Amino acid sequence: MDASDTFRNIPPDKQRRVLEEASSEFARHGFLGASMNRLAARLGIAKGSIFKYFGNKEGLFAQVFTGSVDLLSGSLRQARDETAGLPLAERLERVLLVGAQFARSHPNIYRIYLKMLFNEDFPLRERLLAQVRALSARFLTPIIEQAKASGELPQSLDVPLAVFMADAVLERFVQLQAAPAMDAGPQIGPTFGLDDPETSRLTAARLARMLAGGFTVG
Amino acid sequence: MDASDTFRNIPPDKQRRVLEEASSEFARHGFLGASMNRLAARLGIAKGSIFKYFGNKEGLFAQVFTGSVDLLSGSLRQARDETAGLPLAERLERVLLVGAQFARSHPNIYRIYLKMLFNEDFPLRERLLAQVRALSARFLTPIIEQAKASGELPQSLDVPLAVFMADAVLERFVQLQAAPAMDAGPQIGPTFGLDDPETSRLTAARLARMLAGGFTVG
DNA sequence: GGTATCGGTGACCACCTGGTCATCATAGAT
DNA sequence: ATCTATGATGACCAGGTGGTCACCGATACC
Repeated sequence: MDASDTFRNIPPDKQRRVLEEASSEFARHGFLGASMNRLAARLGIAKGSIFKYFGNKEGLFAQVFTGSVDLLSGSLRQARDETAGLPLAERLERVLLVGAQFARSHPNIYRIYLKMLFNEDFPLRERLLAQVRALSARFLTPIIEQAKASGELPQSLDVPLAVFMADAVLERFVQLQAAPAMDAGPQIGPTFGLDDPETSRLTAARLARMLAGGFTVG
Repeated sequence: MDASDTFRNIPPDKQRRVLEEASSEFARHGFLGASMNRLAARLGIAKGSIFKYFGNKEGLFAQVFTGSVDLLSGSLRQARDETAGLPLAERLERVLLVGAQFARSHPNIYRIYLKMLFNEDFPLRERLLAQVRALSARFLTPIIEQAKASGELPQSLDVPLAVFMADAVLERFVQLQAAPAMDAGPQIGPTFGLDDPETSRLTAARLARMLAGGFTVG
């Protein structure tokens, strides 16, 4: 019998609990620092069971991360499609909020993503990061290009450079929103609406406007 | 006799070699993953010697990182003071280039910084990150404020928000420049002048202009 | 020559790691 | 009642970890 079959056969409740606790362990300690012994102890099951389910540590990690990218992708697609035709600033604002929302509702996955970003010893790192990076490009590019086509942005605009800049601000904004939950350390400047959805919306709106129009429209 | 005295007494060449190899070890594997055994082997000295010098792993790490922040601080201060009075875009460009330059000439320190960013198990993490974050705020804020005072930027500009945005783009730009050396994985969009100083300058200039004027001046 | 002081050494320690596997408990089929 | 299949277990393994310390060789002082 296949190892993964065993995991699929156990009660769904237990499946969820295992994956949840595992993602928490990886989020807290990274791949290297995560301990299978500690995880088994916290779950109250034998270590051998976990290895029966996933083969090895890497298999468990893959299982934890799989599917999460699709989830984010769905939210972004929805934001892009629902705002088609709206002004650039409003569309960017939506993307900012979707990103922040994802980080807040999947804090463990987001923390793992952040750790993976600059830590080479995660398995599947290149493939997973490529997927996420592709998301940014795939959803920001059409938004910028539509604004260019509609005349809202000049024809001379360098689209890849603009996408790069928007992506930089997006990632940083999301980090900031998720900061308290993930203990990301001290951040620059004042707190731009942490935990407060209303202030978060306002900050996103102002950032989006500033992105579209530059500092001159601050 | 104090442990650190022992280190100060050995030949300077050896001191430098030890610190250099240690920073490489931390850069490659992070704090947790760095191995004192491996380091001793690569240096060709006994493990006991390293512990005599620095007490423990944490002491070694502190010694490696100390002083590097001052170095970056000096370069930034120079950039800020030398460009006083110049247009905003030119000043931002200089800051971008200084950051990229630092990451390129101190790749190990920069890699350690990146790993520390989202990895909670680094010693002294909060203090060190706070120092770096303070640098951004300390040098970007006066630049923006001067542009506001000189009328180049409107009085309505939200300075902290503008600093936040500039910092986001700055950090991302530096990451991109240092990417190949540090194996940061796939990046968004095309390569904006990696390794090529001339293209790097050009990208910095365009990014700075785009920051100051927004997408409309692409 | 004797001795104290220094840097340098590596065997050794307790502890933890990911991973294995013989063994057990149980439930369903015959 | 017996056999089989499946999930669960935890003692056990080899190997690596950060850290220690009794000892060594050399140099300098008396």
